[in-house]
Amino acid sequence: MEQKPTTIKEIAKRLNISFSTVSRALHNHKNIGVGTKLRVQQMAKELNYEPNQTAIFFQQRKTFTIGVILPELSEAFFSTSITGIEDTAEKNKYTVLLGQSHDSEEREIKIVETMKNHRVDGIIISISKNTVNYEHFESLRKYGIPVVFFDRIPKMNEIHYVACNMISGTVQAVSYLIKKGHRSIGMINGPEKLFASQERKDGYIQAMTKNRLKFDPSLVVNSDLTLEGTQLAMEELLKSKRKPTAIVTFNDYVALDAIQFALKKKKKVNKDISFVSFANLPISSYSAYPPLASVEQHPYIQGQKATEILIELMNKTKQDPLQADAYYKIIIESQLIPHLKK
Amino acid sequence: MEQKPTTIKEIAKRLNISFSTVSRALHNHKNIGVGTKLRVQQMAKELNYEPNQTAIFFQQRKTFTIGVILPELSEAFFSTSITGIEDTAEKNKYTVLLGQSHDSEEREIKIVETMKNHRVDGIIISISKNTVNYEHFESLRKYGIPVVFFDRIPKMNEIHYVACNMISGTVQAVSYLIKKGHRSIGMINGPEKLFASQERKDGYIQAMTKNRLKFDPSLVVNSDLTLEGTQLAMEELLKSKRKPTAIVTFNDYVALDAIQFALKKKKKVNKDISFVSFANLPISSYSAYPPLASVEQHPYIQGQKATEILIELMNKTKQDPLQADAYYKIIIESQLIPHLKK
DNA sequence: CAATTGCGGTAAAACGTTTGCACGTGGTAC
DNA sequence: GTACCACGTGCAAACGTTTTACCGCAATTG
Repeated sequence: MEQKPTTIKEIAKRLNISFSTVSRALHNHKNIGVGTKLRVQQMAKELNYEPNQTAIFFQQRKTFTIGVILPELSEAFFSTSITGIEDTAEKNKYTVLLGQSHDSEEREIKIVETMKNHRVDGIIISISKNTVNYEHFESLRKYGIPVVFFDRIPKMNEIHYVACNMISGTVQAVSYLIKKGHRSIGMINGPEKLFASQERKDGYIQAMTKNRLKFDPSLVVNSDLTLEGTQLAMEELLKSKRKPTAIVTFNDYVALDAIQFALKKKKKVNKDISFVSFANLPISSYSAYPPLASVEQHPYIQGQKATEILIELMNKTKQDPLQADAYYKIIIESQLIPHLKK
Repeated sequence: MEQKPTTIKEIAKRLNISFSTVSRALHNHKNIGVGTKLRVQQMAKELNYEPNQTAIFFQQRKTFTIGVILPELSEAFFSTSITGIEDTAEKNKYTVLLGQSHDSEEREIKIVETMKNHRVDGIIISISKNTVNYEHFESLRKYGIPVVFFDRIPKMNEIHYVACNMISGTVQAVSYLIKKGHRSIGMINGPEKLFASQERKDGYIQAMTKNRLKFDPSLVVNSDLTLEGTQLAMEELLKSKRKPTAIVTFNDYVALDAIQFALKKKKKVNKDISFVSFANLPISSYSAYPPLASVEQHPYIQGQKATEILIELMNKTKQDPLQADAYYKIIIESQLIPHLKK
């Protein structure tokens, strides 16, 4: 009973008109008489006509699909941002092809390859934390596939991106702690090569010097963001001469891991040692000892913006192929959100 | 400098052979001479040839894309299961098109429509909790697009699905509580029309009767799974004559909401009143007052299985269109995981 | 009245690939 | 010497759509 889908030709045959007329009628082309239009549309409905998108994609050299590559959907930040992407894409009749790199460069490369083959019209990426090589991104440029990076952006020059201004967020976070009386403030930062790590460090230094506190490099340690990495970082901080009374962590997951570690070491969390972190995930509100505050990074908005830019780029490449020397660099302000005491 | 991608014809022209020969050579067709093959492949590499997938999709009436529709990626259960789906899809050269229903029937219908238009080869769905109408699924059947449901499955007859056996999981959960000495055990169930709710209720009843306890219907209440719904449900349970000393909740999110509510009502959690729930999310381990135990529903495996079945179905439709009277109904056993005391 | 314009429509090319079929050339078997 | 086969290759159709070019006819314009 596998009925073949109706085609434009079938409609044409039944109505005894040429199939190009049918095509135009369905697109409300002005040169088609009202009567014909009506008859065509009527017949189309009757036969349950649905345009064959694969044929259209092929013909138009366009798939109305955007590829989204991100490290890990189970991180709330990314699952929220993909919702922003999806919503915006949908509004513009685009569809989302998904790929998770699981923070592996190798997988990231493979996914880029697949998406290129699938002829996505554009790509949005938040890069894996282990990506050191950028050739696969360069290759996209060569193929004229527009790319927008978000949140985790590579250190490349001529790219479009949207990200949060982590400097100001970090300044807020550190200042908040200073205002609470802390003088020795530690930081568990992310992998050094991440742009986001650099920003946090800059913000940290700014906040310290602004408040006339000396910047002690030994108080800023790096974690690879795994549980073990964070534990190592904590160990280092706790061993430090200038015992920190507060710690700024790279994100909420790191914060929670660090807090667990502190508890294990018999520290009184938010008394002996306080925490402030990034991401502002709902998870913290359920936690036993949540960080005092967290910097909101607006994942939904980042996703949304990135998609808007990408769509603009995809339209542009068609019209004016040159004049591609303007690069979007959207910075969204982050914001420290204090957590309510229960 | 927007260089057009190389086509098969271009290669043919340069080598002065017909493009069908090129096509065959690239596919290692046996009728092509070794020399030609080599020359073609050499030239292909040189010109950086990449087959135009859209053309192939069109020609083969196949897109190697599977649509995945689920309620909410920010729920850990789903973000884990999509990883299972993606991994399995990738292994089989398929790509994943994503859609979130956000638990809206309307959106679900729209997404199904979009995916149909995109000519996905098959669809995996976990239905929205508000979906009451199944017409959009029926329409997929009409178009011969295979569908596999997982976890949240509709009450339809001739469908393929994979789900967890929640009955046995619930029996384990309730028995666990009984063994701990509880006699008056409440349940906050999900929306009544969900299959998963029905199973939990069945399991609850089974466990009670097996242990020679009377089943009191007033101890089983429904929540729409929102914070408010859960609070209402809790209120009802706490007001009940037979004050429950333990509560089984629909999932970990409900548990956490219920626990917060209990705390607000000055109940001592896990003393006055204990909780056991479903999903076994990492979130619980960070929580102040986690449920005593949680039933693992194996989201990754469910995603994996669903994808495997779908792939099998997609291959089948091509070969033997009839004999479609066998329906996969895969049941994965769930498992109660006690949470460690810290 | 001749020239232009607008309308309603048709014909055909193009997009890149796969694939059934035919063709030619050797060689082998009878 | 004819018939047949295997091999290597080319031709052309097909997939469904959009779009360019064109055609005939009527109405409008100068």
